[in-house]
Amino acid sequence: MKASQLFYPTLREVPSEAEIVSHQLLLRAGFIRKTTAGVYSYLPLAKRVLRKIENIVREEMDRAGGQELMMPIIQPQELWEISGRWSVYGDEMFRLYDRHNRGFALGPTHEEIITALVDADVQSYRDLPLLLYQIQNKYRDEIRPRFGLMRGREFIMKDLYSFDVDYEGLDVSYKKMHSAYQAIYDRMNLNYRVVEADSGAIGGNESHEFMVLADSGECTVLYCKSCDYAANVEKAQCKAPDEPTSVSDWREMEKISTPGLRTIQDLVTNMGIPEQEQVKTLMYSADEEIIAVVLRGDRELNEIKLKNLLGAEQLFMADEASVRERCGAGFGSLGPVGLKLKIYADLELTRMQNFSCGANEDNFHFRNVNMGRDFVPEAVVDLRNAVEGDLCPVCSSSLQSICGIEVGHIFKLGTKYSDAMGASFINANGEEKAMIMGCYGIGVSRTMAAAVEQNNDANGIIWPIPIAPYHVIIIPVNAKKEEQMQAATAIYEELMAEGIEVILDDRDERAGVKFKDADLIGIPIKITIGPKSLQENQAEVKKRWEGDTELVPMDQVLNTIKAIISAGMKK
RNA sequence: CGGGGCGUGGCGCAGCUUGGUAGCGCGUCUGGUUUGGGACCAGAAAGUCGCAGGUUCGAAUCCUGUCGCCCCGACCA
Repeated sequence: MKASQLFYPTLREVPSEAEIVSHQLLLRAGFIRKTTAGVYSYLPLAKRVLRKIENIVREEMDRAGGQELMMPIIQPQELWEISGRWSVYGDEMFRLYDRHNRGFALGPTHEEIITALVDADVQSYRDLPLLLYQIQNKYRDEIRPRFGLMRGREFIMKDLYSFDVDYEGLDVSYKKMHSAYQAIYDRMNLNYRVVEADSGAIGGNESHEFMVLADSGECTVLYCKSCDYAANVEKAQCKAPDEPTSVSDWREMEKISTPGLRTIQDLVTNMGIPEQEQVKTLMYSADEEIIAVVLRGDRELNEIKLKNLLGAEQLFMADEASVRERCGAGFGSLGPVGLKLKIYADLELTRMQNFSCGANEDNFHFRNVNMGRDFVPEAVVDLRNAVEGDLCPVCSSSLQSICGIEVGHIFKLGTKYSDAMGASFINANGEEKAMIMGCYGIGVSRTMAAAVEQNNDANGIIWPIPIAPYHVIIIPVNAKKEEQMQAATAIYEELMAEGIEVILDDRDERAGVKFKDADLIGIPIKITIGPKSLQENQAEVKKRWEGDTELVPMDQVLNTIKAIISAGMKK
């Protein structure tokens, strides 16, 4: 491709709408342009990167036994009513109506379609397992689209669905996908981690996320340096303390006057009670029932853990009026002592003694409270968010925390959709059984952004070779000098003949402009043809990710480039 | 949806407080001189000041409404 003909409008200045580096660089380097919030056009360079990512994904899906198909983006309301999600999915689903006023969704995901499809045409265990996937645009009317490609309302996703005869089969499919995903991110040379995740409302008991590590990541990952435990915050377990308190140290509970003091911080400042010696009490409404949760003053409640524990459909913080009605005090003076509600205590309370908490009477607190004596919880379980420094639940060494971008997520669905849509088969014994499903997603467009987020410097993008839009850019220092253009064109043609993807920057620009653009768009290998080296019949070869320039005799350029590319493909 | 900010040539911004006929840098086009890390000179094109009302002799500027965009919170690939 000749740069003079390539559509890549680069920007010298950072568009004001872009906050994070991948968004800024993709915009500046002429990869993407915004159409409306969360909706982007992919320009030619981006399209090439996407195609490379897609092809890697496709190859690994096929290798794992997947079969590619393509399902509709427009999905009829009736299908979503069968699964119950037409009413449940909420505002995140784009809905539209045809001329007969029939409802449709722009597909946010494809469980309904694929399950109906498989239901209609698969009847026998002989046809299973089945792994079907597609790579296609997805539509989700996100509350807040953000960070360019990171969280779009229209985005490209690979989604694969597995159908098995039993849970052992699902385990096999799941493992295949797990290792296929590792192969995919390995091949793209991305620095990532596989992390245990919560499978959430979807059900199923196992779920993993694939996180590309980057500071701008929205998800916090806790991982262990000593073993391979890694989990996202929602999922990360907190280890039970091994030294419970001893009853002999318990002091007598006393009520103290704390006028106007409502927050944990108030008690720290005014009463000198450290956060770690306080217990906070949160009131939740779980499917209409008000319950209390107690945890150490400086900890965050993990609502997902609570929700999973209670098996509640709906969980939200209780409003102050109904709390006052039940407890006789407002927020800020709540405590577990004497409370006539179910109390769920965080595990950590087992090693807290003589702590302080609200007295369920405005302007009063208790001190020297002890669990077991002064109140008895319904259950003592892990309910808080894990933090850096917590003990690894597997090997007990200290956990580290890091930010990651979720680029892949796999989970076991079980029979949620096959039950709802009636997707069953006849097994070898002639019995009708529900198919056991799994689903496996990769955010293709998000992966492109994540790759930039992880591979850039002050001058621009540094594409990993396996997903670079072009491998090589050739820059004749002065396009008007015929001998330079001739030498550059000769190499250009030689490389192209070998299937190497190359840009010839034939523009009549000053060298500096061409160098800047080449760096900005992140082409991994740059070949400069200038008067100095040309005299010696040499070309200058520079890797985007290294500082040094290598002088290579003209007849060795092809081999040198081939060697760099093949090394870069495996790194 | 709650909170904060912003809409002025393609991009980045100034002008708004104190109404008076729209300006700067970059980019673009033409000509010339240049040519190893975003050149220089000369000339040119390009703006319904987001939109709709209102106040006023007069509105980018003041008022009201509305739309859009960005950032912070609960979701997710």
